[in-house]
Amino acid sequence: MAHIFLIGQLATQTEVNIETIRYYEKIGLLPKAQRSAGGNRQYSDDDVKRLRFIRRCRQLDFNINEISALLAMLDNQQLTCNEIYDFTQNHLKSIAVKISSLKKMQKNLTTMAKKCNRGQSPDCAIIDILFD
Amino acid sequence: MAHIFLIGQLATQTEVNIETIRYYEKIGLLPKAQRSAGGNRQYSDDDVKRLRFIRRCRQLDFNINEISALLAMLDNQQLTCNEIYDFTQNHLKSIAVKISSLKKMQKNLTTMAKKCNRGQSPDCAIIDILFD
DNA sequence: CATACAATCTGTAGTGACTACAGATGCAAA
DNA sequence: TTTGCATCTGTAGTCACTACAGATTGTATG
Repeated sequence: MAHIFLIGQLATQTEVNIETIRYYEKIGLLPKAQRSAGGNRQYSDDDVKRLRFIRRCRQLDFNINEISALLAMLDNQQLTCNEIYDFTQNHLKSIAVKISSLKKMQKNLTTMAKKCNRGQSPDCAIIDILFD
Repeated sequence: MAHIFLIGQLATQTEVNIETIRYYEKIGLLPKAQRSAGGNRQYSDDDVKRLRFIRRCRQLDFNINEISALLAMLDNQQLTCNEIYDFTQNHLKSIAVKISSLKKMQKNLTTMAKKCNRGQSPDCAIIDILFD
């Protein structure tokens, strides 16, 4: 009793939009879909699972290459729990780097804004700092 | 005694690379440069200041449109300290949004990684969570 | 003055991860 | 049958650059 979904239904089920699904197929992240007699793409429950996996990885900021590598390892069953752990630890490091970079900006901007007197004049401490 | 710089010197002075300088000119963020008889771009101290301003804004994660707007206001002297303050406050909000989104990812990933037993088996709690 | 070599020039294409069309079909209900 | 939504392909646009290729300019040395 395998369900067959059209692309729109897959999009709804996974919350990935249609253009993105076709894009993923194009770049090889998703396998080429089965087609109806008329040429419409047809998807199975497995496709739903795979695409959900992809979407969750994207939400965790894994890039397409990383997800691609993960899926390949999964498909070949060439992966151990240990490797996945390292994978996520590395990713956590890169997230930490991004956060600290944004925090630095936040700190700098906040410091600058504190020097601003919020007046009606065109003289502004913020601009002065940016111009040096 | 105005100095005249070639693009390579401007690049060195501002730590913005040559291709980027030409790109900024192309999109109108920098005005069209003066040219030597042979066609090489020539820059002044003012250009150095302006480009440094741009670079600092980029480092603070302002996008090109925002910087463009800032520079236009500056050029027309149509800005008040108050407006600049609002500008930076808005920007601070968007940085805060990015940080909180990354922190959410960090939290989720960390929670997932804690469930991982780091074994040699292909069963992995992280993968299970991602697949649901 | 010739030549070698670095610096610069223009223009185009590639990056990542999509998004947004246009114009042509597919398919299902009234 | 016709209406009309869903889907199709293919291309171009987004953002902020980066990376060439192939031509020209400018400068230091013999």
